[in-house]
Amino acid sequence: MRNHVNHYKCPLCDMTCPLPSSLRNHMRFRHSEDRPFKCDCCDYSCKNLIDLRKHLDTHSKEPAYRCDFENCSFSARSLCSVKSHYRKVHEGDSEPRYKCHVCDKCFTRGNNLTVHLRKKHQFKWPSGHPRFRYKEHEDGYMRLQLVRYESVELTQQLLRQLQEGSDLGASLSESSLQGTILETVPGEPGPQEEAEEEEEGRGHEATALSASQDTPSPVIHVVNQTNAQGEREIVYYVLSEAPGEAPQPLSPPQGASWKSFGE
DNA sequence: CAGCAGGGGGCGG
DNA sequence: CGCCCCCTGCTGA
Repeated sequence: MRNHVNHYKCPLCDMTCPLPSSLRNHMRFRHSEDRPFKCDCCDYSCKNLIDLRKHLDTHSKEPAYRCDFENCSFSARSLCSVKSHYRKVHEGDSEPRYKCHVCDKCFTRGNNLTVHLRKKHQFKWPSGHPRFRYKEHEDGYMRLQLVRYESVELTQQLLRQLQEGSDLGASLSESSLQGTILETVPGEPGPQEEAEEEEEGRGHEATALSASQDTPSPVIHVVNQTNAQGEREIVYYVLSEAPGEAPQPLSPPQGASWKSFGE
């Protein structure tokens, strides 16, 4: 289990990725409105051929995918329906595996856990990341992947370059794009425990979780705060070490190099 | 209302 | 391709 280091950062959002090609992909999908692939049967359009094919399947009367388990006649119009059928019916895989890391409640599907995290625990998406990611832990449960992100200086530098160049490609030189993305927090809680009851009205409380063993480790702060409406709100802050700069222990200059999850 | 699941779309890897 | 999003309908408390 080691940290990923994503060297390429999108100048328009907080996304980072390991390869220039993935960055190009990201730019096309996330920051372009072009939808060159159009459906003949309806006004659907999308950004790549795979998605168009997937969509076309939904127009077909006959289910295009069938379960290949012996004597099983299940079929569906989408591959993922068949796969989930297979897992559930033929592999007896129906125990809820998505576990809330805050209250230990379990869910059968990631998106239902997502709803839970947002409604019950006021989680928010980080900018540039349209969804939560879940990561399988050693106990077999999927939990929210706690991550992220870049230093603010880096983002500002990139935006400057963008203004000057206005040529995206040119500003994406490797040396100018250095970011770190964290993987999950170590010292992961065991199966039970860690549900440490937090009280209402606790103002600010920061729990520092250092990140990894063998790499210079950024620090994640989990802040449980109360917002303007008096609701509790959980925000993750990450201090990432800028290249060449010694990783700092817990005290950000003045919040300058901190990035938050909210929007 | 909460929880769950089917279906279909978005997009990172 | 696989994971996760949203929308939606069903079910049971």
